[in-house]
Amino acid sequence: MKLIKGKENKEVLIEREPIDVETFKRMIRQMGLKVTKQRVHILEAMSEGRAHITVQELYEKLQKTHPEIGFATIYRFLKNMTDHNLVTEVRMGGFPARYELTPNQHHDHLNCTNCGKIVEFENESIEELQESVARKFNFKLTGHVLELYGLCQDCQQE
Amino acid sequence: MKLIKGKENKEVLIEREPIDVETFKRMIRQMGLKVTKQRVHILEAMSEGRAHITVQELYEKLQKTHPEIGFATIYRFLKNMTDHNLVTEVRMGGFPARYELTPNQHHDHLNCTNCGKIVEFENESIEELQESVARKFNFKLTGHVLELYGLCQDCQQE
DNA sequence: ATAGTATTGATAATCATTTTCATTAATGGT
DNA sequence: ACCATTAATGAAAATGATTATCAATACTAT
Ligand SMILES: [Mn+2]
Ligand SMILES: [Mn+2]
Ligand SMILES: [Zn+2]
Ligand SMILES: [Zn+2]
Repeated sequence: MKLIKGKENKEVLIEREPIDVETFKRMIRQMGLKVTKQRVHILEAMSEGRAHITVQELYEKLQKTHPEIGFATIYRFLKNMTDHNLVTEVRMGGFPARYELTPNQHHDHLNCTNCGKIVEFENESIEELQESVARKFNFKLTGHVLELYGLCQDCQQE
Repeated sequence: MKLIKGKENKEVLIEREPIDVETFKRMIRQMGLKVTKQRVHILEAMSEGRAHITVQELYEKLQKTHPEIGFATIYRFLKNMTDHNLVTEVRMGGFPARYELTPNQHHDHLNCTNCGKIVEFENESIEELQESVARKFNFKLTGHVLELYGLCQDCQQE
Protein backbone atom coordinates (compact mmCIF):
# COMPACT_ATOMS: atom_id res chain seq x y z
CA MET A 1 0.00 0.00 0.00
CA LYS A 2 1.71 3.16 -1.19
CA LEU A 3 0.63 6.45 0.31
CA ILE A 4 0.81 9.80 -1.43
CA LYS A 5 0.23 13.37 -0.31
CA GLY A 6 -3.08 14.85 -1.45
CA LYS A 7 -2.88 18.00 -3.55
CA GLU A 8 -4.31 20.16 -0.82
CA ASN A 9 -1.85 18.86 1.76
CA LYS A 10 -4.90 17.98 3.80
CA GLU A 11 -5.04 14.42 2.65
CA VAL A 12 -2.82 11.36 2.70
CA LEU A 13 -4.18 9.10 0.01
CA ILE A 14 -3.74 5.56 -1.10
CA GLU A 15 -2.20 5.74 -4.56
CA ARG A 16 -4.70 6.16 -7.38
CA GLU A 17 -4.22 5.59 -11.06
CA PRO A 18 -4.98 8.69 -13.15
CA ILE A 19 -8.13 8.41 -15.29
CA ASP A 20 -8.55 9.92 -18.74
CA VAL A 21 -11.66 11.32 -20.41
CA GLU A 22 -12.24 8.23 -22.51
CA THR A 23 -12.36 6.12 -19.37
CA PHE A 24 -14.81 8.55 -17.80
CA LYS A 25 -17.09 8.19 -20.83
CA ARG A 26 -16.81 4.44 -20.64
CA MET A 27 -17.79 4.57 -16.97
CA ILE A 28 -20.86 6.64 -17.79
CA ARG A 29 -21.95 4.27 -20.56
CA GLN A 30 -21.38 1.27 -18.29
CA MET A 31 -24.00 2.73 -15.98
CA GLY A 32 -26.45 2.84 -18.88
CA LEU A 33 -26.42 6.63 -18.98
CA LYS A 34 -25.87 9.11 -21.74
CA VAL A 35 -22.55 10.85 -22.02
CA THR A 36 -23.16 14.54 -21.38
CA LYS A 37 -20.58 17.26 -20.96
CA GLN A 38 -21.84 17.93 -17.46
CA ARG A 39 -21.16 14.38 -16.38
CA VAL A 40 -17.71 14.37 -17.89
CA HIS A 41 -16.91 17.70 -16.25
CA ILE A 42 -18.05 16.42 -12.89
CA LEU A 43 -15.79 13.39 -13.20
CA GLU A 44 -12.88 15.54 -14.28
CA ALA A 45 -13.38 17.87 -11.35
CA MET A 46 -13.50 14.93 -8.96
CA SER A 47 -10.27 13.47 -10.29
CA GLU A 48 -8.37 16.71 -9.78
CA GLY A 49 -7.68 18.36 -6.44
CA ARG A 50 -9.09 17.21 -3.13
CA ALA A 51 -10.10 13.57 -3.31
CA HIS A 52 -12.87 13.85 -0.70
CA ILE A 53 -15.18 16.62 -1.77
CA THR A 54 -18.61 17.91 -0.76
CA VAL A 55 -21.33 18.78 -3.27
CA GLN A 56 -20.95 22.43 -2.34
CA GLU A 57 -17.21 22.37 -2.95
CA LEU A 58 -17.69 20.54 -6.22
CA TYR A 59 -20.32 23.04 -7.32
CA GLU A 60 -18.10 26.03 -6.54
CA LYS A 61 -15.16 24.44 -8.29
CA LEU A 62 -17.21 23.74 -11.41
CA GLN A 63 -18.74 27.22 -11.37
CA LYS A 64 -15.40 28.71 -12.38
CA THR A 65 -15.06 26.77 -15.60
CA HIS A 66 -18.58 25.51 -16.32
CA PRO A 67 -21.05 27.90 -14.72
CA GLU A 68 -23.95 26.23 -16.47
CA ILE A 69 -23.86 23.11 -14.30
CA GLY A 70 -26.56 23.11 -11.61
CA PHE A 71 -26.70 21.61 -8.15
CA ALA A 72 -29.38 19.13 -9.10
CA THR A 73 -27.19 17.62 -11.78
CA ILE A 74 -24.33 17.13 -9.38
CA TYR A 75 -26.53 15.54 -6.74
CA ARG A 76 -28.25 13.29 -9.25
CA PHE A 77 -25.06 12.11 -10.88
CA LEU A 78 -23.28 11.50 -7.60
CA LYS A 79 -26.20 9.36 -6.53
CA ASN A 80 -25.98 7.39 -9.77
CA MET A 81 -22.27 6.89 -9.28
CA THR A 82 -22.69 5.92 -5.65
CA ASP A 83 -25.33 3.35 -6.55
CA HIS A 84 -22.95 1.85 -9.09
CA ASN A 85 -20.09 1.95 -6.61
CA LEU A 86 -18.00 4.19 -8.82
CA VAL A 87 -18.15 6.84 -6.13
CA THR A 88 -17.93 6.30 -2.39
CA GLU A 89 -19.88 8.46 0.01
CA VAL A 90 -18.06 9.30 3.23
CA ARG A 91 -20.06 10.67 6.14
CA MET A 92 -18.38 12.25 9.15
CA GLY A 93 -20.85 12.90 11.94
CA GLY A 94 -23.59 15.30 10.93
CA PHE A 95 -21.48 17.08 8.34
CA PRO A 96 -22.34 17.20 4.66
CA ALA A 97 -21.36 14.02 2.84
CA ARG A 98 -18.04 13.87 1.05
CA TYR A 99 -17.56 11.92 -2.15
CA GLU A 100 -14.53 10.28 -3.68
CA LEU A 101 -13.96 8.30 -6.86
CA THR A 102 -13.92 4.74 -5.60
CA PRO A 103 -10.32 3.55 -5.67
CA ASN A 104 -9.38 -0.03 -6.49
CA GLN A 105 -8.23 -0.63 -2.97
CA HIS A 106 -10.73 -0.50 -0.15
CA HIS A 107 -9.75 1.76 2.72
CA ASP A 108 -11.06 3.58 5.75
CA HIS A 109 -10.37 7.08 7.07
CA LEU A 110 -8.55 8.78 9.90
CA ASN A 111 -9.84 12.33 10.35
CA CYS A 112 -8.38 15.30 12.19
CA THR A 113 -11.26 16.97 14.00
CA ASN A 114 -9.32 20.22 14.24
CA CYS A 115 -8.06 20.93 10.70
CA GLY A 116 -10.06 18.47 8.60
CA LYS A 117 -7.07 16.47 7.42
CA ILE A 118 -7.99 13.04 6.08
CA VAL A 119 -5.67 10.03 6.05
CA GLU A 120 -6.65 6.90 4.16
CA PHE A 121 -5.60 3.59 5.63
CA GLU A 122 -6.17 -0.06 5.06
CA ASN A 123 -5.98 -2.69 7.76
CA GLU A 124 -6.61 -6.27 6.79
CA SER A 125 -6.76 -7.48 10.39
CA ILE A 126 -9.59 -5.09 11.21
CA GLU A 127 -11.47 -6.22 8.11
CA GLU A 128 -11.14 -9.86 9.16
CA LEU A 129 -12.26 -9.13 12.69
CA GLN A 130 -15.33 -7.37 11.33
CA GLU A 131 -16.17 -10.50 9.36
CA SER A 132 -15.76 -12.62 12.46
CA VAL A 133 -18.09 -10.35 14.43
CA ALA A 134 -20.73 -10.64 11.73
CA ARG A 135 -20.33 -14.42 11.63
CA LYS A 136 -20.74 -14.63 15.37
CA PHE A 137 -24.17 -12.99 15.11
CA ASN A 138 -25.18 -14.83 11.94
CA PHE A 139 -25.16 -11.70 9.85
CA LYS A 140 -24.10 -11.60 6.21
CA LEU A 141 -21.86 -8.56 6.07
CA THR A 142 -22.49 -6.20 3.16
CA GLY A 143 -20.59 -3.11 4.21
CA HIS A 144 -19.18 -1.07 7.03
CA VAL A 145 -18.24 2.40 8.10
CA LEU A 146 -15.03 2.85 10.02
CA GLU A 147 -14.01 6.42 10.68
CA LEU A 148 -11.34 7.27 13.22
CA TYR A 149 -11.27 10.74 14.76
CA GLY A 150 -8.41 12.47 16.47
CA LEU A 151 -5.80 15.19 16.29
CA CYS A 152 -3.08 15.11 13.67
CA GLN A 153 0.48 15.78 14.71
CA ASP A 154 0.37 19.45 13.73
CA CYS A 155 -2.86 20.09 15.62
CA GLN A 156 -1.62 18.34 18.76
CA GLN A 157 1.08 20.99 19.10
CA GLU A 158 -1.32 23.92 19.32
CA MET B 1 -19.93 -9.17 28.11
CA LYS B 2 -23.47 -10.34 28.65
CA LEU B 3 -25.98 -9.80 25.86
CA ILE B 4 -29.70 -9.31 26.36
CA LYS B 5 -32.64 -9.10 24.00
CA GLY B 6 -33.99 -5.59 23.51
CA LYS B 7 -37.63 -5.03 24.36
CA GLU B 8 -38.64 -4.56 20.76
CA ASN B 9 -36.92 -7.76 19.68
CA LYS B 10 -35.07 -5.60 17.21
CA GLU B 11 -32.05 -5.15 19.39
CA VAL B 12 -29.42 -7.28 21.04
CA LEU B 13 -27.96 -5.13 23.77
CA ILE B 14 -25.03 -5.20 26.08
CA GLU B 15 -26.47 -5.48 29.56
CA ARG B 16 -27.42 -2.17 31.15
CA GLU B 17 -28.07 -1.37 34.77
CA PRO B 18 -31.53 0.11 35.40
CA ILE B 19 -31.53 3.79 36.38
CA ASP B 20 -33.96 5.40 38.83
CA VAL B 21 -35.43 8.89 38.85
CA GLU B 22 -33.07 10.13 41.54
CA THR B 23 -30.11 9.17 39.42
CA PHE B 24 -31.64 10.95 36.45
CA LYS B 25 -31.96 14.11 38.53
CA ARG B 26 -28.38 13.78 39.68
CA MET B 27 -27.27 13.44 36.06
CA ILE B 28 -29.11 16.62 35.12
CA ARG B 29 -27.60 18.57 38.02
CA GLN B 30 -24.15 17.27 37.18
CA MET B 31 -24.50 18.94 33.80
CA GLY B 32 -25.21 22.23 35.54
CA LEU B 33 -28.84 22.27 34.37
CA LYS B 34 -32.09 22.72 36.18
CA VAL B 35 -34.17 19.68 36.93
CA THR B 36 -37.39 20.06 34.94
CA LYS B 37 -40.14 17.53 34.51
CA GLN B 38 -39.54 17.51 30.77
CA ARG B 39 -35.94 16.47 31.22
CA VAL B 40 -36.80 13.75 33.68
CA HIS B 41 -39.54 12.46 31.39
CA ILE B 42 -37.16 12.36 28.45
CA LEU B 43 -34.67 10.34 30.44
CA GLU B 44 -37.39 7.98 31.64
CA ALA B 45 -38.61 7.47 28.11
CA MET B 46 -35.10 6.73 26.90
CA SER B 47 -34.51 4.15 29.59
CA GLU B 48 -37.66 2.21 28.67
CA GLY B 49 -38.25 0.46 25.36
CA ARG B 50 -36.00 0.64 22.35
CA ALA B 51 -32.49 1.61 23.40
CA HIS B 52 -31.60 3.31 20.09
CA ILE B 53 -34.27 5.87 19.40
CA THR B 54 -34.77 8.78 17.00
CA VAL B 55 -36.03 12.18 18.08
CA GLN B 56 -39.24 11.56 16.16
CA GLU B 57 -39.83 8.24 17.93
CA LEU B 58 -39.04 9.79 21.29
CA TYR B 59 -41.43 12.65 20.61
CA GLU B 60 -44.28 10.33 19.63
CA LYS B 61 -43.66 8.15 22.66
CA LEU B 62 -43.72 11.14 24.99
CA GLN B 63 -46.81 12.58 23.33
CA LYS B 64 -48.93 9.81 24.82
CA THR B 65 -48.13 10.60 28.41
CA HIS B 66 -46.74 14.13 28.34
CA PRO B 67 -48.20 15.91 25.31
CA GLU B 68 -46.81 19.22 26.50
CA ILE B 69 -43.20 18.37 25.61
CA GLY B 70 -42.05 19.97 22.38
CA PHE B 71 -39.54 18.92 19.75
CA ALA B 72 -37.17 21.76 20.56
CA THR B 73 -36.84 20.61 24.16
CA ILE B 74 -35.98 17.09 23.09
CA TYR B 75 -33.41 18.24 20.57
CA ARG B 76 -31.85 20.70 23.00
CA PHE B 77 -31.63 18.25 25.86
CA LEU B 78 -30.25 15.45 23.71
CA LYS B 79 -27.54 17.80 22.54
CA ASN B 80 -26.72 18.67 26.15
CA MET B 81 -26.55 15.02 27.05
CA THR B 82 -24.45 14.17 24.03
CA ASP B 83 -21.98 16.95 24.84
CA HIS B 84 -21.65 15.54 28.34
CA ASN B 85 -21.31 12.02 27.02
CA LEU B 86 -24.37 10.83 28.89
CA VAL B 87 -26.02 10.06 25.58
CA THR B 88 -24.39 8.59 22.50
CA GLU B 89 -25.45 9.64 19.03
CA VAL B 90 -25.49 6.84 16.48
CA ARG B 91 -25.62 7.76 12.79
CA MET B 92 -26.39 5.17 10.14
CA GLY B 93 -25.85 6.52 6.65
CA GLY B 94 -28.09 9.47 5.89
CA PHE B 95 -30.82 8.41 8.28
CA PRO B 96 -31.98 10.47 11.24
CA ALA B 97 -29.65 10.14 14.21
CA ARG B 98 -30.47 7.60 16.90
CA TYR B 99 -29.68 8.21 20.55
CA GLU B 100 -28.96 5.86 23.42
CA LEU B 101 -28.14 6.39 27.06
CA THR B 102 -24.39 5.88 27.15
CA PRO B 103 -23.75 2.50 28.75
CA ASN B 104 -20.73 1.84 30.95
CA GLN B 105 -19.24 -0.47 28.40
CA HIS B 106 -18.14 0.94 25.05
CA HIS B 107 -19.53 -0.89 22.05
CA ASP B 108 -20.12 -0.66 18.32
CA HIS B 109 -23.10 -1.71 16.22
CA LEU B 110 -24.05 -4.35 13.70
CA ASN B 111 -27.10 -3.23 11.71
CA CYS B 112 -29.51 -5.19 9.53
CA THR B 113 -30.16 -3.06 6.47
CA ASN B 114 -33.41 -4.90 5.79
CA CYS B 115 -35.31 -4.90 9.09
CA GLY B 116 -33.38 -2.34 11.15
CA LYS B 117 -32.26 -4.80 13.80
CA ILE B 118 -29.31 -3.54 15.85
CA VAL B 119 -26.79 -5.75 17.60
CA GLU B 120 -24.30 -4.25 20.02
CA PHE B 121 -20.87 -5.77 20.15
CA GLU B 122 -17.52 -5.09 21.70
CA ASN B 123 -14.22 -6.22 20.23
CA GLU B 124 -11.08 -5.36 22.08
CA SER B 125 -8.80 -6.45 19.24
CA ILE B 126 -10.44 -4.02 16.83
CA GLU B 127 -10.11 -1.24 19.37
CA GLU B 128 -6.40 -1.96 19.78
CA LEU B 129 -5.84 -2.06 16.05
CA GLN B 130 -7.54 1.30 15.71
CA GLU B 131 -5.10 2.70 18.25
CA SER B 132 -2.18 1.25 16.34
CA VAL B 133 -3.40 2.82 13.09
CA ALA B 134 -3.64 6.21 14.79
CA ARG B 135 -0.17 5.80 16.27
CA LYS B 136 1.25 4.95 12.88
CA PHE B 137 0.07 8.29 11.49
CA ASN B 138 0.93 10.28 14.63
CA PHE B 139 -2.70 11.01 15.44
CA LYS B 140 -4.02 11.22 18.96
CA LEU B 141 -7.23 9.19 18.78
CA THR B 142 -10.27 10.79 20.39
CA GLY B 143 -13.10 8.71 19.00
CA HIS B 144 -14.33 6.47 16.25
CA VAL B 145 -17.38 5.28 14.42
CA LEU B 146 -17.62 1.61 13.57
CA GLU B 147 -20.90 0.49 12.10
CA LEU B 148 -21.26 -2.87 10.38
CA TYR B 149 -24.05 -3.39 7.87
CA GLY B 150 -25.53 -6.63 6.66
CA LEU B 151 -28.46 -8.98 6.73
CA CYS B 152 -29.55 -10.66 9.92
CA GLN B 153 -30.29 -14.37 9.91
CA ASP B 154 -34.03 -13.85 9.50
CA CYS B 155 -33.65 -11.46 6.60
CA GLN B 156 -31.20 -13.68 4.76
CA GLN B 157 -33.92 -16.29 4.44
CA GLU B 158 -36.28 -14.05 2.52
C1' DA C 1 -31.06 15.72 -39.83
C1' DT C 2 -34.94 13.90 -37.12
C1' DA C 3 -37.56 11.56 -33.70
C1' DG C 4 -37.72 9.76 -29.42
C1' DT C 5 -36.18 9.79 -24.99
C1' DA C 6 -33.03 11.00 -21.30
C1' DT C 7 -31.01 14.94 -19.13
C1' DT C 8 -30.79 19.42 -17.43
C1' DG C 9 -31.30 23.38 -14.26
C1' DA C 10 -34.27 26.66 -11.96
C1' DT C 11 -37.15 26.31 -8.49
C1' DA C 12 -40.13 24.36 -5.12
C1' DA C 13 -40.57 20.80 -1.77
C1' DT C 14 -38.99 17.97 1.93
C1' DC C 15 -36.67 16.48 6.03
C1' DA C 16 -33.92 16.88 10.01
C1' DT C 17 -32.24 20.05 12.98
C1' DT C 18 -31.47 24.76 15.04
C1' DT C 19 -32.82 29.33 16.32
C1' DT C 20 -35.90 32.84 17.98
C1' DC C 21 -38.57 34.89 21.32
C1' DA C 22 -42.37 35.70 24.29
C1' DT C 23 -44.16 33.00 28.17
C1' DT C 24 -43.42 29.94 32.03
C1' DA C 25 -41.05 27.46 35.64
C1' DA C 26 -37.07 26.21 38.76
C1' DT C 27 -34.05 27.69 42.29
C1' DG C 28 -31.70 30.12 45.94
C1' DG C 29 -32.32 33.48 49.27
C1' DT C 30 -35.61 35.72 52.22
C1' DA D 1 -44.01 29.83 51.60
C1' DC D 2 -42.79 34.12 48.72
C1' DC D 3 -40.07 36.58 45.54
C1' DA D 4 -36.67 37.72 42.22
C1' DT D 5 -33.61 36.09 39.10
C1' DT D 6 -32.54 33.61 35.42
C1' DA D 7 -32.86 29.37 32.85
C1' DA D 8 -36.07 26.53 30.34
C1' DT D 9 -39.90 25.82 27.37
C1' DG D 10 -42.65 25.34 23.09
C1' DA D 11 -44.69 27.24 18.93
C1' DA D 12 -43.21 28.75 14.98
C1' DA D 13 -39.84 30.44 11.82
C1' DA D 14 -35.25 29.71 9.94
C1' DT D 15 -31.67 26.97 8.21
C1' DG D 16 -29.01 23.53 5.62
C1' DA D 17 -28.72 19.54 3.00
C1' DT D 18 -30.85 16.85 -0.18
C1' DT D 19 -34.67 15.42 -3.39
C1' DA D 20 -38.57 16.11 -6.54
C1' DT D 21 -40.92 18.67 -10.32
C1' DC D 22 -41.30 20.05 -14.90
C1' DA D 23 -40.73 22.66 -19.05
C1' DA D 24 -36.83 23.36 -22.03
C1' DT D 25 -32.79 21.17 -24.08
C1' DA D 26 -29.35 17.76 -25.60
C1' DC D 27 -28.00 12.82 -26.77
C1' DT D 28 -28.13 9.01 -29.76
C1' DA D 29 -29.70 5.60 -32.78
C1' DT D 30 -31.84 5.58 -37.21
MN1 LIG E 1 -10.93 7.85 0.93
MN1 LIG F 1 -25.68 0.88 21.25
ZN1 LIG G 1 -5.15 18.55 12.14
ZN1 LIG H 1 -33.03 -8.15 9.48
